[in-house]
Amino acid sequence: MEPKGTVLIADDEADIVEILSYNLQREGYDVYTAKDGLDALDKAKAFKPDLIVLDIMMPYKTGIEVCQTLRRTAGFEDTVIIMLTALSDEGTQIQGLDGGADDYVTKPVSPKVLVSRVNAFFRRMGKMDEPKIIRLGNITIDPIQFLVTLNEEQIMLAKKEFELLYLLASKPGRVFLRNEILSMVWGTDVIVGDRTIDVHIRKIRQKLGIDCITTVKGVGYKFDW
Amino acid sequence: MEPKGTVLIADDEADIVEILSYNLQREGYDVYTAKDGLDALDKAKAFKPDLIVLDIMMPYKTGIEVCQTLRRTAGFEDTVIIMLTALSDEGTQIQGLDGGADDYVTKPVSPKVLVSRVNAFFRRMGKMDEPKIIRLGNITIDPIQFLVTLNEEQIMLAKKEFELLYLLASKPGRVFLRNEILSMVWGTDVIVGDRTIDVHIRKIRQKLGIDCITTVKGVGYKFDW
DNA sequence: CGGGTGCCTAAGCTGATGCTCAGGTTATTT
DNA sequence: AAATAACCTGAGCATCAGCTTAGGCACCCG
Repeated sequence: MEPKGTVLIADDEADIVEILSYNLQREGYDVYTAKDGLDALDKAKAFKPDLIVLDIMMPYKTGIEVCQTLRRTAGFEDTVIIMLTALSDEGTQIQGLDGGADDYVTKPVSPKVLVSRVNAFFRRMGKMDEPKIIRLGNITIDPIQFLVTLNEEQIMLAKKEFELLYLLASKPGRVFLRNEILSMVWGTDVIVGDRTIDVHIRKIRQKLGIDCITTVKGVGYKFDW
Repeated sequence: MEPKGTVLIADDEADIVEILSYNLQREGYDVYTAKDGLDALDKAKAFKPDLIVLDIMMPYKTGIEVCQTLRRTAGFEDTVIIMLTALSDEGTQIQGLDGGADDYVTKPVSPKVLVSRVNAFFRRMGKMDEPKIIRLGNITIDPIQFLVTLNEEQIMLAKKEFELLYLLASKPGRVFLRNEILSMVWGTDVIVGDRTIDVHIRKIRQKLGIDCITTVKGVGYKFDW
């Protein structure tokens, strides 16, 4: 199944994270987890999730603080944020929504409820992320015409190269793990070595002539602008 | 249900886009959305919709500007444009119609009204849509006379060749996948090999004498100008 | 009945493409 | 600074996708 979207779960209670993570993964989402407020911020910036589940009570930074910080960060204007509140405390809920959260769920959390809320948001976002022309600075990536344009000049990319570039550029700044890249570009069934990715990255780099793909050693690659 | 046509909705208010999009999709239209003026231009060029719903007040470019730009763009002479005006401001309406809009609807928009207007235009276009003369540079493709003209010179194409060329030229620049071509030219029931497409492409190329069809390896073909 | 035309397939050819490997380079760790 | 891990590079090679040619079948028309 194609991944439906990327979700980040941030909570300091490991068993809650685990159970939610498990259920969301079963629904077909790409799930990342964070165990405190600072971790959540890091992971959010690294993976650019479409949706974030934030517990309010977390070490170092509360969910509300994380939420407010993110809303002031470029690239997170459209990220959906769902708050988890330990008590059905009205005041806290309001505070959460004021801070820019899109929804809140009270603990104890039923996995079913959380999953259905998440599904609802993705449904609402709908087909928004279908074949979309990506425009970043002087680069244009057009999956309909299968064309990459750099400074008005057309650049021919091979199929795999194009798919790889499109994936990275679809979430600029987000780090894609090597096995994420493998499963999204090559599919889960095909088995190719890790070096294969390097080689394709290199071809893209030399064809584009500019260095817009950054290597994150030990992790993966990201499109940087 | 066969898609009745392609519609693009451009408005910066997400909930309006959503509600209109939902209603039009239920009617059987292929719906794409854009969230500002520039986005609308991109999407219009990418998807070549039959009809565009344009809000006037949008970031970057107003609906009126988008409309005027499109009217000056090759391939959008016949695209129906419906304007959304926030106020029933007479002046704005006139300005919109002068800019080349075909109709206007005042906000707040009733989905029912909008849908019926859209339906009306598609009904009016009716069969207009199919036999339409395509003119691209010095090539003319006339599905009524079944005739291709290149630099005033008539070129005889066989039936399949003509249909194939007509399909590609109907959305110049867009890549058609091999199975798209198969299903649209040959139909879903007939099973013919992949090589058949190559051979027909080749005949078209040599009959036309110019290279207007580009091969996208591993993907398909596109008409390029 | 032949000859012409359109459509499809088979099969060899070719260049592009995708993959792997081995050695070199860079970054990180200790 | 040495050791280690991770990545880059260049070369080589097998495969693939598309191009091309040739030929067969079906249909139409004289």
